[in-house]
Amino acid sequence: MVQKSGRSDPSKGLAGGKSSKAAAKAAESGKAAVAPPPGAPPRKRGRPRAFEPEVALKKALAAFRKSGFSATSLDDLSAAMGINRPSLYGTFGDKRELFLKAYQRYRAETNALFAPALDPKLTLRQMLEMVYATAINIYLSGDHGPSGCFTVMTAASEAMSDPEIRAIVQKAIENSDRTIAGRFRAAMEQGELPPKTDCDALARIVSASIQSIAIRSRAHVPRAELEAMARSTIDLVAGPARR
Amino acid sequence: MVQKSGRSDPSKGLAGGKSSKAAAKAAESGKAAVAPPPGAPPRKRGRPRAFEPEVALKKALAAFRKSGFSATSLDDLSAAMGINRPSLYGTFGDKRELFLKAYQRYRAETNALFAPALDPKLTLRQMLEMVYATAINIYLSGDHGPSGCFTVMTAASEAMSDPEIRAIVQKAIENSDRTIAGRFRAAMEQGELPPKTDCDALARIVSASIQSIAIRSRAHVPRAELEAMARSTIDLVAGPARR
DNA sequence: AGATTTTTGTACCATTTCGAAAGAAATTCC
DNA sequence: GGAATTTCTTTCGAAATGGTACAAAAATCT
Repeated sequence: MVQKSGRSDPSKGLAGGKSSKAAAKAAESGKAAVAPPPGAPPRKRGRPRAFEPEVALKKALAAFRKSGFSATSLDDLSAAMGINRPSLYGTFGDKRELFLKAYQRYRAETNALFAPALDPKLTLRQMLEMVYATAINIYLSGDHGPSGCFTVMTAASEAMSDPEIRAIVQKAIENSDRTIAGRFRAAMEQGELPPKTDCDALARIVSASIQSIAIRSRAHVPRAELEAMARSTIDLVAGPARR
Repeated sequence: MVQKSGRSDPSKGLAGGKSSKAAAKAAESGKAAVAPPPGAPPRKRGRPRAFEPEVALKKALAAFRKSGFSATSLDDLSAAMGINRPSLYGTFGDKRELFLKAYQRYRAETNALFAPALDPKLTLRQMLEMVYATAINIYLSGDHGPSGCFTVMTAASEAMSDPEIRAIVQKAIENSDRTIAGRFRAAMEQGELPPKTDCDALARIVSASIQSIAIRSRAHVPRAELEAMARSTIDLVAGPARR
């Protein structure tokens, strides 16, 4: 007999009252709640959104990452994102669409985080060290324990039944392999590696070890062990450390 | 207005009639439906089971493997196992217990499949070849597409929220690392590897590549690529093939 | 100010899901 | 053959789930 009306959360009332005030203040005090882009405030016609889609999507991503697609209910999502179901549906579509959008956001976000490590001016070893450090930071992040890699853990689970998700997972894995292999080839051409090195094979090893780190992080393997694994893999594929 | 009574499946009637006949026949014709163990038929007192718990558990394992814990409903399980919910509940407990039992069965089953590869009489290279071949066969098996590794894909997803499952996943990963490392050390002591090889590091690489193969199999990476990945990893950790 | 448009908040619906109760069926023990 | 026991089948029910309808609210345009 637990009625839905039994919510004792006062935030809705506050939010309703605050949103109008916040928007009004935004125009004068400059502290916008919706963060209008620096130069272009062509506001739309109707009632303004009470949330920023970007941060809501970020919350959704965290929720999906925590429990996976099926175990994350729309109630969970709506609570985590701080918006109610109709708004969610209106902005992001149904649950699956939201999942896809969250996944795309994850890919863009992580690609951006890995970008500095792929600077061609770095040595192979420096690049690998940065890649592993970035990966470990991503996989160990999360307010509710290490959340692993979305591609490897969350999306790959759905890849079985959803061809579209599967295609994205394929692309993500392939992209990882290809990017790292390219970096290995560059290193080989610059004499950092012996001339006939099998760069594709080494790249797959690096990819695999990163995936394994994602899995292990989810099993709560301590950070030090993950870092040790990264170091030993680097030594194996890039030659032992010079001293 | 779809009533539950609308099942047009006649199997229940047949099953009911058949089970009595089958059991009766079993006693005389020797073709038992319940497969009494070779030497010990101390049948229990009440109505006999109409299913073999072992094969039902196998079906449950396949169902969980296909869709994961949350996305597999008790209806799915009951349909896949061929037994109805109350029997399922009475035999295996609730959904989570069934999941744990299925996972334990998976571990036992795969351990048995890997056992021949770990024969100490094999060379390191032979052992690795057998291990990868076994893994690929396991991960690509499944009536509904490649199902990957239960530990890596299915259980690791639940590991986030369920400490007991997490502990099993930890143990599974650690066991894999340790077993392979032991085999590497033996090879090193017998001169198959240079004296100061970092066996733990190599073992983790092998573990990681196997996990990556599981992930890739689920993304429908073709078998040939998985095998190529196995070969190149073997060459890397056990030295290139002798000819 | 009033019309228009977009979003929000509440309530609701149909279905699914997990779990359990109750009686029928099948077997062994006496 | 009858009592006891175990399992099977049917059915139910409470809660959760994904999704939606509808009116109030908050903004812009005229």
